[in-house]
Amino acid sequence: MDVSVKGEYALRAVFELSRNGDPQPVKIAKIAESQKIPQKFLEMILAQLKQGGYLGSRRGADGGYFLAKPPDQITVGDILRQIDGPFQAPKRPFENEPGDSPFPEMWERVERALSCVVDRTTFADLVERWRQKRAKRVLNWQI
Amino acid sequence: MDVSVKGEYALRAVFELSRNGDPQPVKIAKIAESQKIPQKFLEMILAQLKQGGYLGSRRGADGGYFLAKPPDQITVGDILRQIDGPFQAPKRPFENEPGDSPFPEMWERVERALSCVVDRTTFADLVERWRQKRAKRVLNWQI
DNA sequence: CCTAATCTCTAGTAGGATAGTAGGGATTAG
DNA sequence: CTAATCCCTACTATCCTACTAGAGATTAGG
Repeated sequence: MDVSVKGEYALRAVFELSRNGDPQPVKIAKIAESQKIPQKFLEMILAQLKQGGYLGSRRGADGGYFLAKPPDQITVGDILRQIDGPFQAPKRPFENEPGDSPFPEMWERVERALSCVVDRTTFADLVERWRQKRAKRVLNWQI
Repeated sequence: MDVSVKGEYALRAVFELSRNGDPQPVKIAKIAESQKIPQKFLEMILAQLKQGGYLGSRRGADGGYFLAKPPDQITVGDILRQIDGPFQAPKRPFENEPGDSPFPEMWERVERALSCVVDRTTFADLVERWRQKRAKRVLNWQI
């Protein structure tokens, strides 16, 4: 699947915003620090996510970024596509195939399989799983 | 998923060898021409597939490449991994995660979903489907 | 043995993408 | 008014991809 570092940063940023759940804007600097992302790089990523309609922002003192939708309406696939573009599409020097190649059909299957995971996993799901895993850890810790 | 052109060439080359089914070696030049692959590039690819144990070769006059296993024992995943490396593994600057990140688990799901397609699709399957599609076309042609 | 046809091996390379950095301008809370 | 923040444009080093070049090793057939 080979997702870019930029894509992964984007996921982590949105996760961070989904996790705290505040309607309060969160500063870039804070996201950058808590997720270990170079701040200037993160600025570009967040801007891109905003113009995709996933985030909103406020400038000035006490400004920051916030989710533009509830986290159960943003999927991992949304974010990855917004940042890295469509999963397959560009550069196919093979569209001049004889028309009876078995590969296009297979690539469709691959894409469907991928979609079943990334387009069905919302950030609400991720936060949920994260909380459960955390609760478990704490439990083991007490024993 | 984003497979490289090199990977796609490899798939097409192995498909070509699976299709004719000859135990006779096929010349690089012929594969290159019938699949529209730059010959010198294809040479590197085939060598790589050979050293992965998927192809065999014979040099000299009347030499060429041939399958080292029956086509129902070579999968699309085998070839892609041999050419492009593992699907996810390299460069993860994030292994220093807090240990309670929800992403590693999700990437595993993605990989499993991907595997369900590429590791279960053999070149025998591809040839089969190709033949069926072809038969259909001929039928329509006659009507 | 000789020769022509092939595979094999080592280098190199142009162009684009990735992962950033730099510096200032626009906006807003207090 | 000022300090804190987001916003915007440009730049860059490094790596990767998709090749190309050229010569060496091996084999079939005569």
